[in-house]
Amino acid sequence: MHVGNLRTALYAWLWAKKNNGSFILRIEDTDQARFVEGAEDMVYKTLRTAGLTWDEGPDIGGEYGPYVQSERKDMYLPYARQLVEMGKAYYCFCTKEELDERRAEAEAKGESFKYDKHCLSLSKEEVERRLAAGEPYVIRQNVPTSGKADFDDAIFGHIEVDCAELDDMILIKADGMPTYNFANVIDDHTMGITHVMRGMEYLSSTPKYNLLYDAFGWEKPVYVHLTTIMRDATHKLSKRDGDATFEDLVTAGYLPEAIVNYLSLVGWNPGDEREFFTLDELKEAFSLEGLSKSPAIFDHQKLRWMNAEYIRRLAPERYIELAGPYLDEAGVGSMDKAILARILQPRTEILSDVRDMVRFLARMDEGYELELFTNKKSKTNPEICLGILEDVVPRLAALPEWTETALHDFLMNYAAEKGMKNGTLLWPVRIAMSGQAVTPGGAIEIAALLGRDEALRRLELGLEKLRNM
RNA sequence: GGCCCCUUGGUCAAGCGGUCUAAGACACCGCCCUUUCACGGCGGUAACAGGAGUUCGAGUCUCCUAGGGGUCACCA
Repeated sequence: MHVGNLRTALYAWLWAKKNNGSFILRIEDTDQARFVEGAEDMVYKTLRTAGLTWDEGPDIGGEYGPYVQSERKDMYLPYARQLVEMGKAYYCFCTKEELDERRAEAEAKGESFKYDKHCLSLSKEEVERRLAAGEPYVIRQNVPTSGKADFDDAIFGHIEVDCAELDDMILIKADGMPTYNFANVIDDHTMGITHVMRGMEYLSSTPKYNLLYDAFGWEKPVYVHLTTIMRDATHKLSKRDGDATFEDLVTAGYLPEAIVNYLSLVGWNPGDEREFFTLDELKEAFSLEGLSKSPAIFDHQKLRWMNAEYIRRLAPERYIELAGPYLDEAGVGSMDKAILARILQPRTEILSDVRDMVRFLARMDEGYELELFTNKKSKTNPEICLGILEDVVPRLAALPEWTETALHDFLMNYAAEKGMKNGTLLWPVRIAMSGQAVTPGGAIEIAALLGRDEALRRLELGLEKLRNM
């Protein structure tokens, strides 16, 4: 699921829950040509993972079912006929091909195409005859040629357009399915929908829906059009262009809670300075007033930061549980979990980072450069490191116990006795054990993690390299 | 192109006529802490798209311009 869709669902869920309402899941699948296998399941999965539970829906039922539009197919035509009777809609026999051709012609001439109401003038008899003959048809809305169509949006206020700008949209397609434009009106009314939150792209077509509500004399829902989530200033986020879906983010190691929290803040703010929210807290804080009118760019960096914050706040046990698969992948699954959690947790921004961070523990690059032993701040260079390791490695080998505490006590005492900076002693030890300049954790943690044999093997190897320089 | 919507730092954004020499967060930079890197702490750079008007007073209201987005389907 696209993160923009998830955010829309989130806001709708929050608003419903905040007002003790029901959050209803309805599958809009009136375009049979665009059916995608598995898409519906992904909707369920994403919503569940995000914690947005629904009160009524295809899988759990409810008193306003069915909740899948294709299963409601037969409900729409009677309403459309009613509209025809009222003169608010009419049968149209123009084929898609003809219209496409005329549209292309108009476009070629630089004109905008609008259906000319050709079939509106067909006599009732002719319509009956062609219908009886089984000729394919659609039903179009008969939009007045003058006057205004309008509606009120909770965020944007009063929106008004000239009816003359509006096209006679198709209500019932040739295959008997309703268009989204029609189905949503019928369903929202018959299913008792009070609030509609949806993307900006519907803002300009909403006045048309209201003409329908008025024709039926139905009460209109509250409309809340949400601004687009952008990738950059001029492009919206889109799956098509490779932008990450919710599922992609989770797979990459973002926590669902962090994604939801971040998403809630893209286009909405609580009015105070809080930015960390559980779903319950969000429910409490959410308001329509906090919704933004301008589009917002999705900031991966901020999401990353927020995810890191969530990870740091995890109980160590939970962290290990979540990072487990990546630790296993890197081949360090059997190492001391408590130490791993301690050194990794504050450094993990997204779970998948873990893999690369610990790889050296499983297998180090033994061909590392001697220059790694040089570090200005620690006052070391290969010569100094050689001297230190020559003396300290045998002593480490002689340690009766190879625990973090024992290692810590020995190394710290050693540095103190020799009057050297901790860094000067620890630098060569860490480099020899890791083969890399930057590691999560320091020499002591790494030594404990590797275990006596491997740690000493690496230290000896380092000594060897230094002796041969 | 017609119509609709939007416009505060690089990003998310607070601000709803005076308390704005404009908050907070991310990012960036610097310092401190430190066993490398992170974490943490402290500090810093950085914005009202432009122009008219209304008003004693405009980031806040109006109009115009510019820029951006959306929409003009038998897609949703």
